[in-house]
Amino acid sequence: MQDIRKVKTERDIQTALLKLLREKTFDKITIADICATALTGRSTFYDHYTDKYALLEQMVAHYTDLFARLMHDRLNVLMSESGDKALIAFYKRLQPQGQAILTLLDVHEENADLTKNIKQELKEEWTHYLDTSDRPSTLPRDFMVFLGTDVVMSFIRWSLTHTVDEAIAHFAGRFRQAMFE
Amino acid sequence: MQDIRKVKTERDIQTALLKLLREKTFDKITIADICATALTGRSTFYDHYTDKYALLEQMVAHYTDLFARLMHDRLNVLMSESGDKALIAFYKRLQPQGQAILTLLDVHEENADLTKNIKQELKEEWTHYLDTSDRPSTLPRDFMVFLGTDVVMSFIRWSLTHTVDEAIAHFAGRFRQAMFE
DNA sequence: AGCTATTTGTCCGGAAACGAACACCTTTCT
DNA sequence: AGAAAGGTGTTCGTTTCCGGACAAATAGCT
Repeated sequence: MQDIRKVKTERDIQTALLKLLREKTFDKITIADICATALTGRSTFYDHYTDKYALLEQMVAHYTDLFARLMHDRLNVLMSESGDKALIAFYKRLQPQGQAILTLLDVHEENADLTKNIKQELKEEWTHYLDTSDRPSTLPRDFMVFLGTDVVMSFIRWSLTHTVDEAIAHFAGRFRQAMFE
Repeated sequence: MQDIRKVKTERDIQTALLKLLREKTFDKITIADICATALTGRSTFYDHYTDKYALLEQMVAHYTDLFARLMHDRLNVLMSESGDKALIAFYKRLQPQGQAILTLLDVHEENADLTKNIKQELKEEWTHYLDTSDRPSTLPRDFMVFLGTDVVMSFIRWSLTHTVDEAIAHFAGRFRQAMFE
């Protein structure tokens, strides 16, 4: 059995960092800042993380993993012809973490770049999808991968700041189809 | 110097109770419930409060006191002829605590009844105001006290669930004037 | 460049929170 | 009514977190 305090302090520290990231940039944030808003002692921070970069890296890794798992779970459905509802379901799953993801998407550090990570996941997925698809396109494959990931990225950002309705989901489906015509 | 943990734990426990009060009634809430949502050990609860009633009583007492102080601070301005802006300022001060106050207004326990407490404060204030006012009314004083407190109570609830704009504040002023005609 | 203030990372003794176990009481089921 | 389940309140040994102090590194100032 594991002590709740560990869970709680890490949650508090992570929440604190996210809050601070909405106020200032990562490099302007000090450990003392984090601990003050997390209501934890500064020495406690070092009991859990080696430095603020390690903290950020762990968080970005966590959300990268979350996104990847969520995407792979539903991928077959998402890429199908009638994937409108699946797309909505996908965003529903992302929604609760939405605020955290959105703030982290704007942070770009050496080993902690959620945008970069998600794009990488999307790129691999598009590549694999195009390679196995039985619907060839006249456009260069690399171009379609490039465009596809950026468009999906755009959809994600929009969906998390606003909400996904039927119309948006339907348009996403239409767009995917349009890429093969 | 005092340990942050005390502050933090009590904050977490109180926030947890408020959250639970939005889901179920006070009597259905167990200590274990509170500790589970507060992420604290059950024994820790008893380090701070003798039982859940003591917790609620302390919280109600706190918000009663907050309201009373806020009211007395601005009373002279609030009761003046041009108190529209003062009224808005008053609600601005109440706003941050709004969610907590609103949930506690619906809880009615023996020694923990925020609605009752605030009404008492308002009653005393109206009584004192009417006794010292140089503008006599033909209506019975007790009736005016009764009506006045209920109307203010209504304004408070409405303002905290919605927002106070110029129109509402102005209407409140008009109403106060109407009571003397 | 030199001086000061701030931040970082580490250490430690003491305080607070922890889980687990306990007896006791109330509620629910049968 | 009697058994089972769940909530209360208390205790205690252990773990985690805390504040404070520290040297070293970094940033900001003049």
